[in-house]
Amino acid sequence: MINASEPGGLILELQSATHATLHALAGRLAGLDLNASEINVLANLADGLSRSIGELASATATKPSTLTSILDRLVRKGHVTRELDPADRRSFRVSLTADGRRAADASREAMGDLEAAALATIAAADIAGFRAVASALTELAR
Amino acid sequence: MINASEPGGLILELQSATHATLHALAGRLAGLDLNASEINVLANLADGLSRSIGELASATATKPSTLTSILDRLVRKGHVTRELDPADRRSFRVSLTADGRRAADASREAMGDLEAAALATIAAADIAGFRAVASALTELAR
DNA sequence: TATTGTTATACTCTATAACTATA
DNA sequence: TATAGTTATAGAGTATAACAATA
Repeated sequence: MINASEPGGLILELQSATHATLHALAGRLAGLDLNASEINVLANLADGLSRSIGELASATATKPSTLTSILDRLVRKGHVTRELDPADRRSFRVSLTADGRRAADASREAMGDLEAAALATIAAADIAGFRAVASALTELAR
Repeated sequence: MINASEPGGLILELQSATHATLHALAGRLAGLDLNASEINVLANLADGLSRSIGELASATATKPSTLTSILDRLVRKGHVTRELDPADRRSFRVSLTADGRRAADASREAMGDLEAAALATIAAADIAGFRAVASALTELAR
């Protein structure tokens, strides 16, 4: 058991929580044939807006070179399209297909269910605190 | 930018924070020639107690088969020892060497510094809230 | 028979650098 | 010349199953 009060304990707890949620998510979405990276990309596209590779890379904290293969698979599975941006023909716009929209909605829903289950007994103020700390940690590496 | 209020947003924010802190940590510990997994194992051993492979696996949320190669490297680098447990000769006790103790302390210190920097402007109540939510998410997948 | 950990295999992520096409 | 993204390459994490040794 991690003692989060010790120096560094908060970060260890953060990593444990991420591992646990990724694992739980993969289980709940097993029927969709999606891995964690694919789920992450789809969830980021779930608002229906298109994104460039660079935008997706910073949203998912991956490199463009990593996204290449993830997007190749998502295109092959019919979940997203990758189309040349007419306004800047060096870059692409990545968008959900109708199928991808369903998978993205299912991903967000599974994440939402997981959150609801985990947060059932947690006070709203604590959730706000979680967001404040997670944001602060995220901003660090920018 | 992630909207953590939407369903699933909290989990996306959690993943971003983990990526960001791992990246920042790797940078601060670049001189130690340790990667994220190795740091995680050392930080878990930082209390000076020995652990079996199975205990380490659940503490770090990795599989024993993944730990094999991580521990091989840590042994080769002289940071840990892996000795047969006399009480149960199927299993090992993993312990820090003197060198490993220094690396583990440096890892926890770097994590502590990172936390201190990120949390400088965060209220204690918010930090408590973060811990409550992270614990709840971690417990989910157990 | 069940459990601990290693080994083998196949797939994926990660980082970096070289490269192409476009700006 | 600089930027967006792909390709190539090498090292590492992941899951699973088969395996040896021990319980």
